[in-house]
Amino acid sequence: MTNIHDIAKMAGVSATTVSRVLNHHPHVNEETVKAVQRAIDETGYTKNIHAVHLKKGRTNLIGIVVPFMDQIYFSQLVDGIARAVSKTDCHLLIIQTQYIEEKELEALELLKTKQIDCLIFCSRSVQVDVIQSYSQSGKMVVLEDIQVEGISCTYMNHYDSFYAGLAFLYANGHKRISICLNRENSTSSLQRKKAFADFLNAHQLPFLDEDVVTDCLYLEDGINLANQLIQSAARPTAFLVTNDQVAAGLYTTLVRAGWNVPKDLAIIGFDNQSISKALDMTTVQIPFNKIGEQLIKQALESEATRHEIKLELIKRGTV
Amino acid sequence: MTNIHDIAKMAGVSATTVSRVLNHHPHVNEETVKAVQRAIDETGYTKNIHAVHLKKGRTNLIGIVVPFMDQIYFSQLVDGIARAVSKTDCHLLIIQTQYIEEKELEALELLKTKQIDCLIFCSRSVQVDVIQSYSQSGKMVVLEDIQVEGISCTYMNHYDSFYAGLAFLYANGHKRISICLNRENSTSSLQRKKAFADFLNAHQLPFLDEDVVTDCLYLEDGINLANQLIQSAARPTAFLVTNDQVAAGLYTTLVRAGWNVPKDLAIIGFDNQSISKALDMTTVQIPFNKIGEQLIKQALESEATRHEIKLELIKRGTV
DNA sequence: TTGAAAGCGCTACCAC
DNA sequence: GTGGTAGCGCTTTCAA
Repeated sequence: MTNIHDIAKMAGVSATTVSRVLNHHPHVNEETVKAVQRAIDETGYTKNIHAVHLKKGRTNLIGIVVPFMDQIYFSQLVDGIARAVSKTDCHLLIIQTQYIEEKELEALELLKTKQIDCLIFCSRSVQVDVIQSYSQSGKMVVLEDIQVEGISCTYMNHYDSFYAGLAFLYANGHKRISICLNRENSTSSLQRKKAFADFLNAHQLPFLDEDVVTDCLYLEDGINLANQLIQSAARPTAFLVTNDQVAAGLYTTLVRAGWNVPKDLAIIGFDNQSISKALDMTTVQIPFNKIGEQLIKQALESEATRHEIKLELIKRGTV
Repeated sequence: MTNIHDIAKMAGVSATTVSRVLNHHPHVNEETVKAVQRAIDETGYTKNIHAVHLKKGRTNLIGIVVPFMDQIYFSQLVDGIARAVSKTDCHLLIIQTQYIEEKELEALELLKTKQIDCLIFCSRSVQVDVIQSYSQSGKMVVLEDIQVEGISCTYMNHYDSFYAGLAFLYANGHKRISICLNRENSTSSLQRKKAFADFLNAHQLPFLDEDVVTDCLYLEDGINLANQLIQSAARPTAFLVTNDQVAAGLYTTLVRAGWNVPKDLAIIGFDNQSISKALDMTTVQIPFNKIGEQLIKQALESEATRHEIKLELIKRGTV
């Protein structure tokens, strides 16, 4: 491989001057620039980025931690982030964890070893204090409402949006509403459960254990849910569902079994994925591009900040 | 920042020895290891990866080029690749291009500057010869059937799977079949069009321009297609569709308009996404995990190889 | 406007 | 089992 010294020799100048040309410094003689350029063209030289990184201590790489990408929620999120990144001079490193803690630690080590300039957590398995223990290792941004010194966060207001969904169902006459969640104790599930409890309280409705279904993530979970529902005697009149995938599984299965939605069961999904549009399903919209922009903005800022993202109920035909 | 020399000094050994401990070399005295370890623990030292990269000339980074990730096809693909990568000691750099050529060139430059050890093209806008001109810059793998010296490829047999879909429709009595594609001249569309032409020829069926619909990618495109279909007089009895998203848009819109699928129109989708399962839709399965494994295997091999992926027709209720 | 030289922090070779 | 030393290729400071 040719290096900067080879170019310097060919152009009859010093490596310093070559470096100046490479980095478009002013005050270099035009003729000199041309000579260097000629040598570069001739050899097809490109500078060794590792040497630059070593010298400067940065990589312009932003790491993002996601559990999977075969789920629309995360892929749309990553897409939004990638769009935002492509407007900067940084690149995106993906650490897909399947929620394995070891993988998340690996990501944190990437930050610590400066292999990435910043790490964005889209979702996590490790405890907050583990993340906190790395807060001095580099810039971190988290997509949830944690209040840790030195760590930026952008978060969706799941409490408000869930409450709004419940209130909308109540306004449409529903007195027994069920909800389903994915990971029972994730930050967003905790918010959603609190919204549910507060809602029931406010309307003096009873809390029934069976009205909170957990581990619903995939479309298949919605199918299972529908089959259970079909066989149960006492059942809710409305369902507020984890996401549109689960809602679609629920909806299509019920309809195929002859149910009428929303008459027999009202459904609200989450994410406003295209499937919800196709099924004319009421859902909650998540502004992924805005979230991506926000996360990248925070990734590049020097101080830590907090930012709330509002979600919007999209009213369609399943309520 | 503490560096290897600081640790060496603290432990009373040389930097070489510290390096040996760091890299788990054998033949280091146990006491020495302990002393070094103590110094490392005390300072919280981690090695500067840039120096390692500079020294070794590698980054263990694999770049992948995708146009978007808000589409299930690509997100499942990236997910499959990410799963495969996570079994290696490499990491994944995503270059999301929106099919902008400039972005693809940026990715190629990343390879040339050794910022990544290998580049995987999942889909491209630039011409093959542009890619070819970078074939000496580093390892490249492409997800399509190109035959370029020094570039590995894994490709799906779109011709065979499309032909099989058409044959299946024909066997079910359909004589006028339409197809829809996305980008008219993409490698896969060209294969699919050829399969269509060959199929028509083999069965002495006429080729009608209006039976090839292009630019169908999103669910919304399927909705539009359905609306056109509803208003047209002479129409096909079966549709072989770009992907399950478009097929879902088509299906749900027709059903809502009172059509019976497959009686009024048979539909075959593509990708076997969960939505096709929910709608009980006949489709073609793409083995994303296998593709991911294969691409990463080729990324890490030294020679260039070719590999074909077979696709499988999943028979359900829309034919 | 240009150049010499000193690192950035690590690994690998060779010597002991 | 251990250490000295010579780079990897670049940028930056200082001096000319």
